[in-house]
Order: sequence, then C-alpha cells, then structure tokens
Amino acid sequence: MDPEVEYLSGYRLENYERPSVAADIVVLTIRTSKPESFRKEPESKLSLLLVRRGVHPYKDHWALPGGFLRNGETVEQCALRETQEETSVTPAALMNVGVFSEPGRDPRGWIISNAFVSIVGSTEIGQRKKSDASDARWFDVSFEQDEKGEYRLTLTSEDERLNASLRKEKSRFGMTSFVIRDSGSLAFDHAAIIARALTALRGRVREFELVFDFLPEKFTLTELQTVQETVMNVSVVPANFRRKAAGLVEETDEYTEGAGHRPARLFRKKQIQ
Amino acid sequence: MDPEVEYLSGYRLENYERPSVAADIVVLTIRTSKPESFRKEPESKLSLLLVRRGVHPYKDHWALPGGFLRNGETVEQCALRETQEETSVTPAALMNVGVFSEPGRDPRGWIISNAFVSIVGSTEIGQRKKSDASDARWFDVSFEQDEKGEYRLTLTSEDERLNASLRKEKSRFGMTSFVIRDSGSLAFDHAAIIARALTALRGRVREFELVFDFLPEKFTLTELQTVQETVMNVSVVPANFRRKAAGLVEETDEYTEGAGHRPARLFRKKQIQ
DNA sequence: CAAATAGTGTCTCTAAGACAATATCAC
DNA sequence: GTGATATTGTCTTAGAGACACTATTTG
Repeated sequence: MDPEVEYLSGYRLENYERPSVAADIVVLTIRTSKPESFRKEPESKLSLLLVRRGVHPYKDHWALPGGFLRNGETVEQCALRETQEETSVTPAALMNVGVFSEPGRDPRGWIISNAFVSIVGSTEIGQRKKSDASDARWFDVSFEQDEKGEYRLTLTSEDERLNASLRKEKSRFGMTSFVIRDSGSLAFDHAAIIARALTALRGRVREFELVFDFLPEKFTLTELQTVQETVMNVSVVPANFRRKAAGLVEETDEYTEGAGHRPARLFRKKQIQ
Repeated sequence: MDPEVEYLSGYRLENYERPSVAADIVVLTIRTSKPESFRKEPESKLSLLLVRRGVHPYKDHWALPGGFLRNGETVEQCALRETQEETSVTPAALMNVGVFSEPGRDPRGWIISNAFVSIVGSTEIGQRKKSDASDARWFDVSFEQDEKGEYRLTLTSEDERLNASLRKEKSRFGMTSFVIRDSGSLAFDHAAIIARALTALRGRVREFELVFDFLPEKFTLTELQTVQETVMNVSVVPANFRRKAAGLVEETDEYTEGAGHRPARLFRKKQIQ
C-alpha cells in the first residue's frame, strides 16, 4: 500500500476540536427617494439590508444576513448562497473583508465568521421578492468620524434608528479593525463587521473597482458620480469627475428622455482594462 | 428561567458538520548578500521561509509554516503563535490576506485556511534560533508576470529551486485570487497563497504602510528605498524617492560610519499620522 | 422663458519622473 | 585622488481641484 494513502486512511481530523464557520454578508444598494420637483434629480442613499432575528440569541435584534459554511462549498459560495436566499437577487459584486474570530463573539459557542460585502444593483431592488427571513428591511447608512475620532454608524429605516459607536484599532496589521463601544442593539459583533466592510468598500470605490456594480449596464455619468459621492460621502465637481471617469467608460448612442432638462448620454463600463 | 439562557443551554453546535480551521503564514524578510567590493552596498533580496514536511500528506515537500486554530484564540493570534514557534521571532507585521476554502485543497479532509503575511525585520534574522520544524529554510523570491500574462513564482535556496506557475482569476470580487497551473512541487495550494500574499504585500508597500517593518528602528533613506525596490521589484531615482519618503520619516542626529563613501543620516519612522 | 441638468474649456497647484550637480567619506 | 554613495536643485509633465461658461430639454 502507498504509504501516503495508508497514512491518510488512518488520519482522523475528528480527534481535534473544531469551530463552526459562518459567513455574514453586508448587502448594500443605493436607493433613491422621490424628487422634490419634477425637474430635480432624486436624492440617493446608501442602504444596508438587515434581518430581524427570530430565534435566540439576540432574538428580535437586527442582524446581518448569513449562515454556516457547508461541506463542499467555498466561503465565497456560502456567502453567495446566503445572499441569494435572503435577497432573491444575484449580487453584482461579492468581496471578502476578513474573518472575525474573537472568542466569545457568539454566545452559542466557538463560531468564527467570514465577512463579505455584497452589492445589489439598483435596477434589481424593486423586483426583490419576499425574503426568507421573517423580517428583512433596508436601512439608510451613515458612517462618519466624529470630533473625538470615534466612528458613528447610524442605520435608519422608516420607524427605527440604530446608533452604534466604534473605535478604530491602531491595527498596524493591514486590515483596519474596529472595537465596538456601543453596538446600537445590533446582534453579535455585527456593528464591527459593518464598519470594516464600509471601510473596505470605500477603498475599492475610490479606485473605481466597484462603483459600476451599483448601477445597471447603461448609466449616465451623473448617475455614476452620484454613486461615487454617496458611497464615499463626498462631493466633487462634475467637470473633474468626468475627466477621471472618461478612461473607464465608453459611450453608447442612447440618451435619457423625459427628464425636465437636457438629456444625458448613456455610457457603459469599458470592457478591456 | 431566562428564555435566552434556556435556549442556549439546549443548543448543540455539535449537531452540525464543521471544518477544521488553519492559519498559514507567508514569513518574509529581506536578506543581503556580501558586497562585491568594500565600497559597494550589498545586494538585497526578498526571502520567504518554507519548512520541509516531515509527515504525510506532501511528505518531504516544501510548505508554508502554519497550524490549526485552537479554541480561545483568534486566527490572528494563531498566526502569531505559529510564526513564533517556527521562526522564534516576533514578526513586525502580520497581515490577513484572505481565506482559502476550495474543497479538496487538503487531502486530509475538510480544512480551510486563513492566510497571513508576516514580516521579520532584518536585524532579527541573524539571531533566529533553530526552528521547531525539522527543516526550515529561506528561499529568495521572484514573482513576475511573463509575456503571456501568466505569473511565475520562483523560490531559490542554496541547492534548490522551486518553479510554480499561476494564472490570475478574473476575480471581479475584490481580493485577487490565483489558479495554480504548476505548483512547482510546493505542498497543498501554497503556491496560490504565496501569490496572493505577495500581491497584497505590494499593495501595502506602495502605500508605505508596511515598508518600515522590514527595517530596524533607525535606517538610512537608501535602506528604505532598497526595501521598497526589492519588494516592488522596480527601481526609482533617489531624488524622487526622498521627496516621497520625506513626509513619513523624521531625522535623527546619527550617521552611518565605516562605509567606503559619504556617511548617511539615520532616520526613523514618523510617529504621528 | 425658466429651471434644471449636461457637457466643455481653462487656469492653478501639486506630485511624480528625469536628470544634473554638488558633498563627503574610506581607502 | 578615486570610487562609491549622500543629498539638493530644477525642469517637465500628468493629474486633481476650482470655476466659468455654453448647450439642451420639458413644462
């Protein structure tokens, strides 16, 4: 018998204690409210999907969608599957933002979680079917640093407002990590997961890697600019934005219609990089 | 009885199948060879620590140092512990570069691995004690894209040369991932882990986040430039490098001595960011 | 025509790259 | 002095930010 085969047949992974492994997904989209006047463009807001937990622990608290890794799938596939189960859409982007393994982060026991950002295009949002979860809802996101250097994460839905507060770790070690000072009644360490996810997202959007995933295939440059501004929480002047975006998009022959102002050319993402 | 406490006491994580979770560490340092002339500066090379496996599977193949996650520690602590056990030094930096969970990546069974980059300062390298592992060795690293767009990873020690070949995944999803075309006889999927780690490292070094970790507390600007050039595999003109580095370092009153040329001022990393 | 967005041109400032010139040590 | 690295200065160019101006549509 081949010594390697023989060795493996006698090997028992079960002899060692193992954690449960989960994936939690920060599902984001951009929602627009109705405009004030027939001419004005609607306001855009970055929104996050939370589900209300129906079981202990953290029963009735808001939490990120997520679930356990199954044998035979990668953590990326697990995140994709869970996102689809919760939102009924295929996300345009799915980005790993690290692992959370602090002992005690989950009262059920030894559970480590891989965190992901998932971006849902704004075209699909209207068609979203009823979620698996008993109660899933979109929250407007605000994530800013206050005077004292602390980070405030505010999540707002029609009738609820969650206020979390975090401190950034000195974290010389690459990926920035956050310490929760006030979870804002979010379940588990999900406030920290959301904070890290938003930080990672902003990094990618600054480099234009992920902006397009928030938009349909064809879009105006103003729409693209709005996404960038909404996610990054900044505002830039159109002329400069157009120059920067010029190298990344290509023209189509189509234009918008019916807005109370000059029509805009539609663009698409340039394919060759 | 509190319903949450009651629920948790009846909860059994063991009812679900779980993977084993490991950490693998890409330990890097910069080594210098002896100079050709008493005036010339020695050549610097990026080096990677590998251990020869003493057991199946992949017995006698070279592999990354690493080990299994223990209950009560984070994956970062696990990586730090394993690095110390293997190299007997405390790394200056430890950066998470993602999780590898492809089914079948480990013949022993369902094992997912968190990958880390660990940087060992060049002062400590000489004092490194004999490693735990039966046979640990430093390999010079070369990682480049060839004409056809494939990535070649070449690891060279005194009497061995490992040649791996990889293809970059289209990977719209944030972290770039590599597919192994030829593992170069490295164990498991470690060629892909090394490739991703080097890509992530170069990103951080470009932003000057991690350059300093390769150096002692005080260093000359030429040394800093050499690290940057060695890791990024580029060469820049000193004048421009100095300007860029100026904002990140502060002068000391000390100078180098005994080199066959003009002494250089020593700098240290500027503290306030 | 009025309101609003679409799109262009241009000025300034800064940072990066290239290159030349000078400084200073150990042998 | 010679060989080597250390350090400074300057020219050019590319890109970002600011701002003014023109273009076009619909009610």
